[in-house]
Amino acid sequence: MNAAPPKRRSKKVAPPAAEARDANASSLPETAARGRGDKRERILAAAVSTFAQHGFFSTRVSDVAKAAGVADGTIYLYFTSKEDLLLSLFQDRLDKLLAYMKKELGRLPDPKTRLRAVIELQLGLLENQRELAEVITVTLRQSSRLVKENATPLFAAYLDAIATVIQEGQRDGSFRKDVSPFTMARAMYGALDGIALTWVLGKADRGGLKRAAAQIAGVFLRGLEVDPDASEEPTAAP
Amino acid sequence: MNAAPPKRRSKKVAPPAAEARDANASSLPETAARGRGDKRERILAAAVSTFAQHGFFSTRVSDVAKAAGVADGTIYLYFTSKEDLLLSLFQDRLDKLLAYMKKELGRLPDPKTRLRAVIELQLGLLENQRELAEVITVTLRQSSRLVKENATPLFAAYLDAIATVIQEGQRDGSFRKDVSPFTMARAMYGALDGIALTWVLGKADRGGLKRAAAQIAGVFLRGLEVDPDASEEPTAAP
DNA sequence: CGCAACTGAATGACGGTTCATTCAGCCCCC
DNA sequence: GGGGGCTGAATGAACCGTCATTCAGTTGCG
Repeated sequence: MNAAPPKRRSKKVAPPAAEARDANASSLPETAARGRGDKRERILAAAVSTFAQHGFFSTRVSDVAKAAGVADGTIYLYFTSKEDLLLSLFQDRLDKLLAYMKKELGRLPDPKTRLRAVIELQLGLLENQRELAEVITVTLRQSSRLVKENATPLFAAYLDAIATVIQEGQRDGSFRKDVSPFTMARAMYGALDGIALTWVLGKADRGGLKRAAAQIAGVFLRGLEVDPDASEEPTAAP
Repeated sequence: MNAAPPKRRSKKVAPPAAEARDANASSLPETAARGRGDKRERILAAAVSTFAQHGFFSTRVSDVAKAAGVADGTIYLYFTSKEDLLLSLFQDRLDKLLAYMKKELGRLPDPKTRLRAVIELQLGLLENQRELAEVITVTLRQSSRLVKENATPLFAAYLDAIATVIQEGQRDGSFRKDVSPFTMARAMYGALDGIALTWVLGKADRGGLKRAAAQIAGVFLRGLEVDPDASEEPTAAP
């Protein structure tokens, strides 16, 4: 056990105040205060990139510091530990992603269109924020129990957003009703993630990724269609 | 460069001779050599379990040693390093899995049946050898470049086996031809893996997993059906 | 000045790897 | 057949490099 006294997880964009009592929760300075305040953000940005490149464990705190252009110690002014850095990264980015996603989906009234949008969004995530995507999936799988526990709900929220799209499609008759929206959401995420994994591992150019996503969307959408004539799903009946 | 230092070269049956794992990936030593020779296997077994439970980095070599019931140093008689242990694990298990899979699939002449079998096999892998499955995906995502490079081909072989099933289905007209077998193979793997991820992360009982897999099989199989009326390539038209 | 932000060398723990030592089995000569 | 000597697998405590984290100091703004 590495004696890691469960301190409070730092939050906010609070100015250097180590512990980060998330006391004054009044406003979100956002990207404001460039002059000084962008230090936290710089560190986070450096962290996504470095973690994605080398993995959490192989990344030295000093690597992140260097990439962010700050001193090692500075990181500890904003985050209580390396683990906290990862967790904060997670929280920060997923919050933003989710907000964006919900806003975007709100504009599309048709479930099928939305599902395609989800796939494209996910594709965009993989392409443009591949680093974040990598950190997310990797982290969820192998980091400490603490991280896993804190990160899971955030990730789940993302999946739920996808599930909601499917659920609505089922309600209005766009999609077959004999599958669980949550299951399908996870499967879709996994499928796209699987493609990305191969992409990350080796060859596969961007074009390939895009084409792959289109094919997957095609298969999923057809697979989800309501089948008017077919009897019922052979959903395995033990 | 921590290339395996050319240690001694004792041939023997399989007695300790550190030696980096090398290619003799043909014969299946089986569970033979019981008396003494099961030490390597004991270590490997302990490693899967321990790595899966704590992840590669958080696992101490001494943990594996303890789980295997051997001394720390003994591990270095069979493997050149912790990393080599992981790699050997990979090779050993994937070889066996692949062999088994090919044999099983050979018995089923119908592509659709085979595809279902693949899903079930994968499901079985996740259920009964979840530890192995966890190690595989986690490893592929975050370990060192060295491991990644060596492990990737093995994993690719597994995916290719799946792809072959789809490909054959396309040839004999069971599946639509406008999707890449490889892409679909990866997507299928990913989908099932995504389900497993959720399962690992939290709730979801076994029954749930089985049901989920059945639903996914249903959606994929329908999604892959040849669409008699549909034109040809709805696969995104640039 | 005085305080806050920041720095980066020093610290200490942790854990992979090594290697001197043990000892069970085997060989061979008497 | 027996025991002295040899072999090498197995052991596990110690070694040593590698970081995460700390903190005494520096900087610079008010």
